[in-house]
Amino acid sequence: MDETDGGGAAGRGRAVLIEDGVEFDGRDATLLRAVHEAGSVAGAASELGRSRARALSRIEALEEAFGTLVDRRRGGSGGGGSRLTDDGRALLDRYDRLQAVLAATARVPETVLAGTVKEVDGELAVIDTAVGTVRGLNGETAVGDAVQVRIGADAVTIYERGERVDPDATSARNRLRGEVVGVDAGETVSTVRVAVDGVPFRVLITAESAERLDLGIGDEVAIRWKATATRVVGHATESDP
Amino acid sequence: MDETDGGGAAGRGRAVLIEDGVEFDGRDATLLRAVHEAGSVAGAASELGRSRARALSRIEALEEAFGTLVDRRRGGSGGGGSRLTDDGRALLDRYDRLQAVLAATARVPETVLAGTVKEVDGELAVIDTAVGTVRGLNGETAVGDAVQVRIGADAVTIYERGERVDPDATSARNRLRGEVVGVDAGETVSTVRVAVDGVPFRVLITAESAERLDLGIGDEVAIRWKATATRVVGHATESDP
DNA sequence: CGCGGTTGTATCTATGCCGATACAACGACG
DNA sequence: CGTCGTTGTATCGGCATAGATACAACCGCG
Repeated sequence: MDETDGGGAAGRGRAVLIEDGVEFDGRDATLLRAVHEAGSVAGAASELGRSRARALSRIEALEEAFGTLVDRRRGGSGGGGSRLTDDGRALLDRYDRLQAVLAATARVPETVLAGTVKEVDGELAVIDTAVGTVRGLNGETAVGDAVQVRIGADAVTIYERGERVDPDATSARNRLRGEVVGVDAGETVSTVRVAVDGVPFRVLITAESAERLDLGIGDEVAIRWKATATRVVGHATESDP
Repeated sequence: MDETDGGGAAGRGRAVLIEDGVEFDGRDATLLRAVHEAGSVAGAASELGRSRARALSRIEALEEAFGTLVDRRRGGSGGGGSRLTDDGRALLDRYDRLQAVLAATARVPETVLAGTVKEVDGELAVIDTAVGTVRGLNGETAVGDAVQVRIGADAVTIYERGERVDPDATSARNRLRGEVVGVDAGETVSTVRVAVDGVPFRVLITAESAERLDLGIGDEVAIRWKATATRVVGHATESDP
């Protein structure tokens, strides 16, 4: 249910912000969040079950690279305390955005095509696959290489045959015709499986699109996706056996 | 040049495959790749400057969770050797795909809107922002929360006013009108900055679309993006100061 | 003026991971 | 039948990180 595809293992993404070689990761994010909630580094450390001295030195190390993140003051009412600076909040917000997007990306089902590079034009590559030639963004592959073409299910649009194509369609898009072989209706999004020459494509559509298209198994449909949402990844095993 | 946006620090994503609590990360991927290239675990370890015994025990630990990954045999011509199994190659391929997609995602410029949650319907949320109400995928936020709305520049489509909208448009899309305030032409993709009520949106378009639209600063355009490509992320600082 | 809880700072210790090393088992090949 | 380079397996030591502890400095407040 929580699985993304037939890959078996669960795939995840972890966000990292890097500045001057210092990495701001999830552990740092929870630390800053705890400081914000507790109002002090000491309180945050004890809340997290971490060493206060370590937490403090970690914050100092981060600040050396990212600038002032925590406004710390000692003495005064309550003995002092610490609050996030505007920069600290901004950094934390940015981390949260990145982490949210990466987590969402890692969850997206994918369809994978095996192919060979036919042509490379800058970042764009043309790949020969079982369903014809497709275009995608290249990643360090050269003409003739055996590659895998990765298409995110959220980038694919499904439409019924005869339907007019949108005006911003460019030659950099991929189009194929196929047959619906499965519909997994969800609350807000549905996963549709479309077979193209026997190759199953996963397509993510919104509930509204699902209602509009009213897809059923056996329906003939066309699918379309942007080349920029297609990644060409070199095969792990190219050379000698 | 390599920067993604005004966030300052470089954002990255690291892929991880998880099974039974065991994490397959980039270090493991390079190990498997080296084993494939060297034809032996010993050769791979020395190539990477890592301990052979550690590499071996790491592979065993991985195999306990992911299944047989490396076909190891001792004795024989050359003293033996190791090769990746089909499962091993498949796992490595999957890791490479995920890493490629996450890296690409982390590079995408973003536009961020501050807003408050107006309505939540399942996974979809309606947010009040400076440019009006927008829809996006919710992530653990509730009505009334102060949130940040994150829109990936690659998900935004730009089109000239009066142009017909595509047929798969649903009410789950967001539309706005604005003015072009900057064009950063690239080789295969260009980054366009569109101001909507003074709020700058970053839009990524292909070179072909750039040519077709022939955008110049001051042009009045409309932008559109799918709600499913919009993430609603809770603000770090909601509660007391 | 002392109290209290926090920030600074230094140091010791535990822990876990990794490299290094050593040695046995293995089996095709000359 | 010995050689050779590999896979198994066990153990030791180093190193980096984090927790634990201790103590000084700070300062609003009662």
